[in-house]
Amino acid sequence: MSKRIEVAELLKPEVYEQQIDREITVMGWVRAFYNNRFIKLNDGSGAGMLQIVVDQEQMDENLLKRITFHSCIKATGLLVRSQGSGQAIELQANSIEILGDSDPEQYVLQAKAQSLEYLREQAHFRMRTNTFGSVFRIRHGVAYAVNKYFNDRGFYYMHTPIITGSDAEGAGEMFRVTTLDVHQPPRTENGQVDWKQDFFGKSTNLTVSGQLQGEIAALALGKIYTFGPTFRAENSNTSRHLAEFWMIEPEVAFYDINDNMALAEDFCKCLINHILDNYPEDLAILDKRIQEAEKNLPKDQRRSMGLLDTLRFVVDNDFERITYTEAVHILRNSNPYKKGKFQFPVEWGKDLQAEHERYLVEQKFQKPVIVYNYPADIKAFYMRLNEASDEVPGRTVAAMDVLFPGIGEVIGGSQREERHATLVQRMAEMNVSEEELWWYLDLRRFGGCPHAGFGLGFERMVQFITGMSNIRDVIAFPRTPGNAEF
RNA sequence: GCCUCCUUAGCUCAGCCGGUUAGAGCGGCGGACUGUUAAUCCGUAGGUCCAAGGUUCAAGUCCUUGAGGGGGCGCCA
Repeated sequence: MSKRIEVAELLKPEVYEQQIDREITVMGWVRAFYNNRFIKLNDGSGAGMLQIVVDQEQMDENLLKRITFHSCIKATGLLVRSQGSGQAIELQANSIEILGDSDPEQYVLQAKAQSLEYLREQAHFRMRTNTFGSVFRIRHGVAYAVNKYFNDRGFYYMHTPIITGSDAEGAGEMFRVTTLDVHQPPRTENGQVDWKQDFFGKSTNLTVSGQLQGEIAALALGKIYTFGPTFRAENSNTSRHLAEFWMIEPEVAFYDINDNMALAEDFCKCLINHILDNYPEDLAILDKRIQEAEKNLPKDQRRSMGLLDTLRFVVDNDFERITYTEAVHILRNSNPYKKGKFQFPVEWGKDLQAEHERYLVEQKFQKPVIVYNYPADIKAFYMRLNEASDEVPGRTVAAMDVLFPGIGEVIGGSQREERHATLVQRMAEMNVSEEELWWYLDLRRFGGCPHAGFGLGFERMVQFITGMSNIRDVIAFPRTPGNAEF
């Protein structure tokens, strides 16, 4: 197997120029077999295909019949310049070996466009398609860029726990982790389940956020980030939610809300730039797919820009930054508001709804928007309380949301409340247990400092970059309410 | 959790106001084809109309319930 050359490598001019007229071996999956003569081979190393030319008369007829859609083959032969116009080079096969048959009468994928919904049910095969191959190569690229971005800027990667003992994080419903017998759990005297007898001696859950532990690290190592799986047991049935997703959470000491916003914007742009620079072929495949899908849509539902233009636009323009109070003002003076087009009310103190965010991002500013300084009553206990101001009708916290076209909230973050007394008061207001978060409060008692951070939904970013409309199509094995197949 | 739409051949869908033997394209299979690029051409097979119950002389079509899926909303990332 060691003699094998990867297709992506071979398709580079500087590589194939060295290999012309030499014998090489490739392995991969057959994407097409035309005219009993031309095989299109892809081995997943990139989006590109190698054309393999077969001499019908020199090949066993039974072998040729086994060269079917997505069968896996090994081909050895001479690399030559292609006579056809669609490719620069091709392999003249001397020998072909079938590594894995694929009976077309039984195989569920076909050499034609199949719906994303159907492919989702065939998740064990869908990565072999152009679209999903590109999506998952880009997903890798984004993950790499995340680590590179932070490493290059002196951030340390922290691994925060997957199993957590606190349920005070307030980010949503949690999945319970237990080794107790669900049919016969031990009970206390008053009939409650006795969690003291559980594995950890207490009730535990899968994490909904690494932020609180991230703050511990930031108050020691200065600049840190987490990047790991996150679990939310919300019964969310949308194209933007998963029960298991990956989240990136930087946390930085000595940052205020403005530093936080600047970091968020720069980070988003760097991720997108990395993909624009390194995955042009995969982006082109996805761009083409979107354009073809949109041909079937009425004109008013089509995107105004192609995928590549959208990405470049985000990278080339500053994100709009507006306070929540300004957002409410803009919305109240907007046409849809005046015409009664909004379903939900717009008034100071109420959270912005998806329709309002969409208006700001897609109509008013037509680029990513950061909304900050939200009312304190609709945000989490750990967000830093702002000084009162005459221009603002109520208490606000230094929270921010980064809103992207098409997918809405990509980032939520805040400057954290570092003042012990204020935090204790906020926790009391919001019924958060001081006892359980004793260590979190300790951070404010001993060597505390101003700090800030945010959470970025990894799949949402991949969704934006790939242009996939359903988040289930940017994670290999999506977990959603009622579905944990594969 | 709420609203809404969908479920007919391997896939994507059509099937009118309930009426005889349920259609198409693609895919599969058989054949032709030595420069194809989602190849092309000829031929051919393929159906428990999601499930259960109901209305009716008659149900793919109407009603009820259930299952699976899509879209939207809420919750959020």
